[in-house]
Amino acid sequence: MPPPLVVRVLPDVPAIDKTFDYLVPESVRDQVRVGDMVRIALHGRRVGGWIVAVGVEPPAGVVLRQLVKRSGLGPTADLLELAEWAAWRWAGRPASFLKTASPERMVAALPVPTPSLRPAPSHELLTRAVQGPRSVLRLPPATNLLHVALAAAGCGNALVLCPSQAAVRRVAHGLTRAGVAVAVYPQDWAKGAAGATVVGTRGAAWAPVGDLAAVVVLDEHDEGHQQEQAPTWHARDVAVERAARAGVPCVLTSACPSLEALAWGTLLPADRRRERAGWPVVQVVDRRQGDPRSEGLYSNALVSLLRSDQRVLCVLNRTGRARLLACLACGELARCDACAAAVEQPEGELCCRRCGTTRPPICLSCGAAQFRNARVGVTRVREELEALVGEPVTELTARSETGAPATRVVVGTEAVLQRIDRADAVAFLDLDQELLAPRYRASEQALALLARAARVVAASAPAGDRAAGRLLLQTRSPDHEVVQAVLRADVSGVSDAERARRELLRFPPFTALAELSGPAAAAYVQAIGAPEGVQIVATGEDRWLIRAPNHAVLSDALANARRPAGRVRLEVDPLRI
DNA sequence: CGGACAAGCTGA
DNA sequence: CAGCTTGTCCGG
Repeated sequence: MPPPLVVRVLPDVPAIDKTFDYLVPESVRDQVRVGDMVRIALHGRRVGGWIVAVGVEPPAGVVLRQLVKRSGLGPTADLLELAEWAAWRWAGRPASFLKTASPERMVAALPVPTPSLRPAPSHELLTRAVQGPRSVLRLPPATNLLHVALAAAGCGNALVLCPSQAAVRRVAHGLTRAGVAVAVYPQDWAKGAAGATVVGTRGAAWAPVGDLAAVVVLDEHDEGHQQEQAPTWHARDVAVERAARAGVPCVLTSACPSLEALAWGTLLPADRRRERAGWPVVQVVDRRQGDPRSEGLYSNALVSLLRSDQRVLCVLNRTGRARLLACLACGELARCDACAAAVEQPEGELCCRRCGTTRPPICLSCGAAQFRNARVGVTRVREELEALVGEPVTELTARSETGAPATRVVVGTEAVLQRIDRADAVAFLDLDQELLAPRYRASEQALALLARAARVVAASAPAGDRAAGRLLLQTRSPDHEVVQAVLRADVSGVSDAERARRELLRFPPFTALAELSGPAAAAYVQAIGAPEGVQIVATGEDRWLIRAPNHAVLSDALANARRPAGRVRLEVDPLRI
């Protein structure tokens, strides 16, 4: 009789970051593999888990229990190792990544792989890109990214990461039509694991792919690739690491590559003519000019655009009616009497967004009861636009319910650009708010927003006729490098200026950052101490910024500190600093 | 996470 | 000192 087989299991319980050993029942002795999903009895309850090692020597003195059962297939061994790495890199738990790498419903066995065509790259630039090993394809917004996915599928089974579900559908559909065997993640987990080109949003970075041949990240700069909740992992960084470990080429595409991408790979720009043609016509309205109409939100240029028959999206990144009120009599800004923050006026009462206190609309300094809108939000703008164009205007923000708006003119926060995928023109009512936002990535984020708008207007333009769509930018900074970049259809100036700034101010990619917040953050800061090269600065109440020369130093510092009891939010690579 | 168990508080 | 809450530890 053979000696009993022992497996090491990582439980699928978020708070348990520890493995446990179990005896394998004789009936499944020949079936257990690393990565398999199992059920275990742990401390009086039954939980799921992943086999992380088979045939281990259990520590002396512990009485082993048997596995309750082998549930099905799970992540492959290489993904287990990748999860280990990601847990270090973003200070998370391997289990959270393994969950993303696991099927939604149990898979007993892999299907037979579907035969797939291998399309030839449609363009010489794409041929070079997929030869890799590390390519950053700079393609203007109007580019159909399906061609990149097709070129990757030409290498064999590819992994294609998209920034949105809409892009996943488009790419999967296009690949299927070209005869490529496609698995959409996570629904087609088993098909991809057996061998197919896998397409999905960021979670697909964790998809098992049989015979992986290439990795592609579309719109690498898009913030949709980063997980919002901790661990705040980035699909681009996971994809890059995965491709390197697998020894396959990795291609990142973007109309406005991030400095992270440029620091990682070889830039392959589209040729000048294509780049020029792939950005729309841009009209810059200088709001510093003498014309009083230019000083407000509604310049003459905007009004004539709105009064044309074109479908226009107006973007203003401020929700609500009035975000800043000033007393009509004395000019004093309306503040909260409890916490002194600026108050808003959603309906009648003045309301503080910070502490929630409400009070009647009376000026605290002179007692007058009338206020002027010093900074209007989209709700108010919608009313004003309706008056201006004499027809209904829809307001669209991240909070509004879905459904295509029926009106020709739509106003909203940047959510309009996510929700509506085509328009004749996009007008940025106050671009300065994006350009000058107090965040270290403001320039890149503003450029990304303009690139998204450019794609929206390109979608409605007939092929090759970019003059059909346009962007209107109202700004007091017409010489800003971001404005100049879209005007000239050349974003390299933004990268250069931004690289110099970031290096000077010690921001990523020249350093690595993490933000620590929450009641127990101070205790965590204590635990981290002061490792070589690591600098910790308080940035607010229970808020700290950790800066290290690189990610290795940062992640080691976080890994070596014992996590205190209590609530801590740890955001590695924060975007909104 | 959630059960076990120990230490601390309350009231007769 | 029973009966309860609160905290800390640990799971194979």
